[in-house]
Amino acid sequence: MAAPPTGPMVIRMEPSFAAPPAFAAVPERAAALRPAQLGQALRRGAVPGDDSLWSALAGTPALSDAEVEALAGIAQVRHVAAGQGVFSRSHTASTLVGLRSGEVALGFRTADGTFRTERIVRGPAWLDLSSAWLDEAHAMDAQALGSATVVEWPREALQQRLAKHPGLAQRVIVGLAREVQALAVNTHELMHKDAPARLAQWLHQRCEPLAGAAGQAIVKLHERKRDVASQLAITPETLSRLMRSFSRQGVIEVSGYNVRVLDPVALGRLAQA
Amino acid sequence: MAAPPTGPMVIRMEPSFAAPPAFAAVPERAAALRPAQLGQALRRGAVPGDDSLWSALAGTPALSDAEVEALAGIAQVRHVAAGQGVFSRSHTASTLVGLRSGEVALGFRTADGTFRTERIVRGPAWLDLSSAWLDEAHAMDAQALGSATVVEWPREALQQRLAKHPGLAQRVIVGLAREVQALAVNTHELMHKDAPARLAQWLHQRCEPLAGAAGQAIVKLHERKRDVASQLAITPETLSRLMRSFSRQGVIEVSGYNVRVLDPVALGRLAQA
DNA sequence: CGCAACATTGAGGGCCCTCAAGAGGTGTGG
DNA sequence: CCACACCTCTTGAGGGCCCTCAATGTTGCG
Repeated sequence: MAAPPTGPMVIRMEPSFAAPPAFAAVPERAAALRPAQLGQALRRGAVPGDDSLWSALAGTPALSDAEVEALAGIAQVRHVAAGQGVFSRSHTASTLVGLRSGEVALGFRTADGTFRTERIVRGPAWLDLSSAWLDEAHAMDAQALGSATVVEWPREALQQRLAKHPGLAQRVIVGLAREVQALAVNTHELMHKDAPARLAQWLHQRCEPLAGAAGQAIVKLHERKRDVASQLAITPETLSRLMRSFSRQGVIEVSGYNVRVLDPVALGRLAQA
Repeated sequence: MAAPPTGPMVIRMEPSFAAPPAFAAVPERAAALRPAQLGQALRRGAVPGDDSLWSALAGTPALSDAEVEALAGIAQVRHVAAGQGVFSRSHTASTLVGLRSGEVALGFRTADGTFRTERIVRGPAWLDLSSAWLDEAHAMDAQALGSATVVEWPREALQQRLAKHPGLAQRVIVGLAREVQALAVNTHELMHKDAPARLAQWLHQRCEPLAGAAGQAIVKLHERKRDVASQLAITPETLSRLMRSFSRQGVIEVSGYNVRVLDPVALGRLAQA
């Protein structure tokens, strides 16, 4: 069924409707964050791959052996089960937090227990590189979507290591600078782009070129559509309507959690306004 | 005239209507940025107060003499006339840019020559602490509102100095971390707060306690109201209507560019939603 | 005084949210 | 195996928020 539906009648998804990803096993009403457990399951020591975060996030040159050693000596690795909290904005940040593997939602736990996702992070990536330097609470709540492996570096100890290894300080600076730029772009788009443009931009950014159809691309949604909507600061209903609107225009073709981009150029134009 | 107007009739400002600040002398259609001039008017050398930026922005402990020396050796001071561009987002950032004194608008110069202000910075403060680390173009355009003094540190040279003075690297890190936190808060408010809440928050943040009237406070607008609106991502018309709405509720009292906050607690409540 | 820029106010409308209903899928217990 | 609960996604109806456009009043300046 290549043609997008055109009428207002009930739309029936094709039989190959993709099953919802694993997040279905993580209901939103997952157990609330229990801070007392945060410190458990800690273990210390050099772990292979400890430098992947720093290399992946702060540029191409690999860390020197001495730098790896300095980091490994103070790294604390934590495994977080699906649905569990990683950190809470009600607790003072004393460590830099990285995500080695897994998916974590950054957002805000509301009074009624639900979680408002603002951003979803897939490892390896930083989760909170900034709060610890200010002796403030974490800026957001973080909740694991699937099983996740988290690495933390105590700020006090890291600060001493940075003094001896300027290359590491440089990585921290570059990582923070990247974050500033990303947030600035985000702010700009929220201020000046409407919902269709933000969605088009979001889709355009995660286009993966599709072999076999020149110019076309595919976007796989690794999260619930309501979480996509949440990241774009729109409601799930609006997201659904926009997807249908783009489909009617022949720009994309939606099939469950797969979005096929038929006309990337038009999608780019939609992202402009 | 203490009571706010209540009817829909034409409102007449009291005679003591404050004259618009100096920005009136800087028309929005000021001369476009001429990049060739950016490098002019540079001079080098140690300048008294060079460390004020670093001290003001990155914490209480004053810089050591050695640190001041390291910074002064590479600092480039520039004086920018009112209405002139400070940097442009079409040029690669090679320096960290600080504002020692004056006011600078950060935003985007649009195709039609107008300037969309997203943030207004009053020195001493950083103007762009992040772009140079990524070898990217500046994230925004910057335009001086009044006469401004700008200090720049070339990234290459600074990076070498940071390696020898870990305390300076720490300052850069803290400065960037502050910026990340501020931007995160900003993003959150844009996503989840409506226009009245954002305005209330904005006013609440810049309350200056008012002697003589316990609990009350005053907010002086140092910029055109249209620039205030721009920072809040609303139109000047909406800002005007909201000001009147708050006045009708008895929360504030507007007199030209002076806003008197009659009920800070209520203003805080308005900022919550 | 005429002109330019800013602020204010009103009328109208578009965008997007809220609320509600229904379809389809999955896991669970009888 | 089926009923049931529960979740997600979709679609429609209605409405509120805020933008756009236009007109008016005020202030400062040549």
